[in-house]
Amino acid sequence: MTPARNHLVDLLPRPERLRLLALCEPVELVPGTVLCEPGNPTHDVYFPTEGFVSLLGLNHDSPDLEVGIVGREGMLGAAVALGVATTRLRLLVQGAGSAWRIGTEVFQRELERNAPLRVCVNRYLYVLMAQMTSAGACHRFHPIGPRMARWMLMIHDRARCDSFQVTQETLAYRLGVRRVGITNAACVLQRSGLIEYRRGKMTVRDRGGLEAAACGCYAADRQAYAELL
Amino acid sequence: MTPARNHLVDLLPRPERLRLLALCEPVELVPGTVLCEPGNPTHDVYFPTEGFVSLLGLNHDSPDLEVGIVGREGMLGAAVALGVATTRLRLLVQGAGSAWRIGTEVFQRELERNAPLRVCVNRYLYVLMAQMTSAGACHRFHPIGPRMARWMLMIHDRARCDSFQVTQETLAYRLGVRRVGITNAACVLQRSGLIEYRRGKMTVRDRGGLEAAACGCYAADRQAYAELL
DNA sequence: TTTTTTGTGTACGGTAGCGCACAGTCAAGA
DNA sequence: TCTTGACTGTGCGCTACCGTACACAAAAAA
Repeated sequence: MTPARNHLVDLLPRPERLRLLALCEPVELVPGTVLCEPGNPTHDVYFPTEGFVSLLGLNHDSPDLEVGIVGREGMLGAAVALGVATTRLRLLVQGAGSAWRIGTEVFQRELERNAPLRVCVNRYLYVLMAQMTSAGACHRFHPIGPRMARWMLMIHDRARCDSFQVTQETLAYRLGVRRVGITNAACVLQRSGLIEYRRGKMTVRDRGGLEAAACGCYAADRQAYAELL
Repeated sequence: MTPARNHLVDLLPRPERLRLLALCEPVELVPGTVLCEPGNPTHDVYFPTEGFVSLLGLNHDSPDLEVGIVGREGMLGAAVALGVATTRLRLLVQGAGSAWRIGTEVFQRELERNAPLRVCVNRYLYVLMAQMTSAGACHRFHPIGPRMARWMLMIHDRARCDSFQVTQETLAYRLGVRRVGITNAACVLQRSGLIEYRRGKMTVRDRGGLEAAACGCYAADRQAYAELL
């Protein structure tokens, strides 16, 4: 297995990369851990190297909704680069893994000195914004099936194998639908041989088929990322 | 009538404000004009002083959806501050008015020298992100009535009087619903005495009542803005 | 004035997803 | 081994919204 790395960090030229990593410490990402609660100050910035974290938009008069997923292709706490040290999202570790952690103030100071890092973080912020807008329309208009396919693909990209732990219940929460809606969609996907699942473990069987089943938002997100990073 | 001004620009200290405005030229915002098409390079950045502009997220497999509204409280082309000179949104002038315009490259150079401007733009970017996430959940979960009330309030904030031109048809487009859905919601709001409308002209009659009828997203957006700017 | 265009009100069947309730099934721990 | 808890499948009535179609009224144009 190749060593765990973060794509954003890898984009930096070697000296800047080493400087940044010297300021970081490795941490474990344990599923179920909340890295940050909405309204609280952001203490740390994370560059995941493995596993993935859900960005949950909380709302008093509607169910919580997943507005983004971050894995080794991105970072947590990008808003710090905008000079805002609080967040409106709950950061919930969803898939086990590891990350580089760096304190907010240290990161901000480094950001001032490290121009390539600035470019990188800014572009990632832009990609994140693009993802959020497309997710908005996606949740509004697309049926559960394609949205579930999209979600599976996003996790598959970030996980390092074809299987991952997730129950229909939690998936329903993320997509803002009933568990029953997921059960139905999952049945269809399984019968078509695209996925397989069994008591909390889902496996991607036919990635190409899943891509065809997913709504266009998946491809759009990939493209936005590819164009900029 | 007080002279038309832009709130972001007003936040700058006097010398920086004057420096920025010296680089800008005043332009008219004519309803129906498209300031930018998705995918195209951003030629100019705008600071509206009057009127308002819709940010439309286009999507090949779903109707277009309004993901934000910008008036004199904000700016168009904030992504330029992230070093990205293209946009994924259509910018459509919706309410007549005026704006300060500045070329993208000039703006970028000024941004490097003008620290208060940088702070301002970054914070606005953050507010915009917060708005987009809340809009996502809003479109997904909230019924048409409260969403329409929210929309009316957002326009009311940005317009300088209680009336504005908008047909049920275009409003339906913005909210991503049928025109009939708007007709029904509008009937209810009118019967309750909150608004009045007649062939393309809508008037806010009871702002407090509208605020009560709107979903929580409106208050949340206001709060995010107030906290940061 | 008459005609045309534009905006609004109403009706009707169709459907995706909702809330709720309950049954079946696998897995882990006692 | 048996029990318990977690996970998945199914059924049923309900509601909000959809697509479509058409009638009517006000404003604008002829």
